[in-house]
Amino acid sequence: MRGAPNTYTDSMVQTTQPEQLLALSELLFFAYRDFTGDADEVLAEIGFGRAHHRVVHFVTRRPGLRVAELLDILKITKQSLARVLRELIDKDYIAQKRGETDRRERLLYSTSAGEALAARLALSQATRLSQAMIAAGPHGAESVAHFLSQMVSGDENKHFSAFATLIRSASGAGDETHRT
Amino acid sequence: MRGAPNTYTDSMVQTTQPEQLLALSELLFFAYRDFTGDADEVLAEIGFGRAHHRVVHFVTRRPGLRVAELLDILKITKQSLARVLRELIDKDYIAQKRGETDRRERLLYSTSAGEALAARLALSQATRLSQAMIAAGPHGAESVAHFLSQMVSGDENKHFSAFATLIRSASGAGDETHRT
DNA sequence: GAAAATATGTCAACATGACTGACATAATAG
DNA sequence: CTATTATGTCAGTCATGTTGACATATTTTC
Repeated sequence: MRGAPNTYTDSMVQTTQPEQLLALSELLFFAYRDFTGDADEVLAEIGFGRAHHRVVHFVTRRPGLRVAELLDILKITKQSLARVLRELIDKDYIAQKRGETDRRERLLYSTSAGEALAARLALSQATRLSQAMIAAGPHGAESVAHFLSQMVSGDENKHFSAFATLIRSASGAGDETHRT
Repeated sequence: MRGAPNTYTDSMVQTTQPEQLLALSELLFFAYRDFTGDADEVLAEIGFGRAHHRVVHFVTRRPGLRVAELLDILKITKQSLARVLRELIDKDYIAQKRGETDRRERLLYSTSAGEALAARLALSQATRLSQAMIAAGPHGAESVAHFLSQMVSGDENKHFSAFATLIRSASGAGDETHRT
């Protein structure tokens, strides 16, 4: 990696200097702290926590999600999820439907209340996020997407390689709004 | 903002589309989940938690930190910090010195064990972080730093405007390694 | 068709890291 | 001298994570 040929490697090695990595670690901590803080304010009003947010978010975004898949996304145990999921079902934010092909599965769907909550939580974070993307600069959106994708372990980031391209097509050249 | 002049605004507005913001939120979640996961493995070996990591990190990075400042960085309460800090002091990872001008203050310093632990934890995350910065591309490092800085609330991000410039000078043009 | 594997749910017990509110001590500031 | 500040500590609580065991329904496999 040190004696690599004359690509753009030279300049990049310097971004990995210890001092800069430490500063980046802190930035990531602060960014995440404040990002989640936006939603925490809303959650506090209705007596929910971050765990509820995550579940409502992912179920709303992936209707019909299986419990096992949700566990894998959140990387928590069944029991941890159970309490939160039960509460969300009891309070009618999330509904379960038996799988049609495999009736053991309980597919998860957001109710309209769940969707409304997810939207409200997303909105609380939208300003910060979109303003930060603007600050990243014109090509920055793509870089940020790539950076974050690469921070994700293993195969999961494959879900996002497409996304980075999406960001590129949207922010890349001018005006083609209809590319989603 | 919509009718803004012919700067780079047009392309950027599109990066703030709802679908993309939601995808970015998820990326941030996954990225942070896996980033902290690297350190969690090390912490588990020695029976510490994330709270210990944060304290050791910030004290090592800011020697002589006051307790009040640490509380403000972590955005937790005195009592939450107390347990973790006490354990770190008892186990000799962190030492306290009375302030010289104001003897009420207990300034925090890492011992050599604390510095070693901080370094080991940082190392566990370094590969992921530096590899992701490389993936961000040559100009990407700067964009990522700007993005993260802007994600931070209020005045705290001012500490990092200088950092973004640092990143730029390191990754910007070619070979000047000695710029730290 | 019986047995094994799978998807889910649930119980008990526990750890970590956050919270509030109250109070104590020492030192500085007015 | 009094008020304020910086810190520490006590008691109690809550949210969210853990492990391990076990139950139920269903699908898959032999």
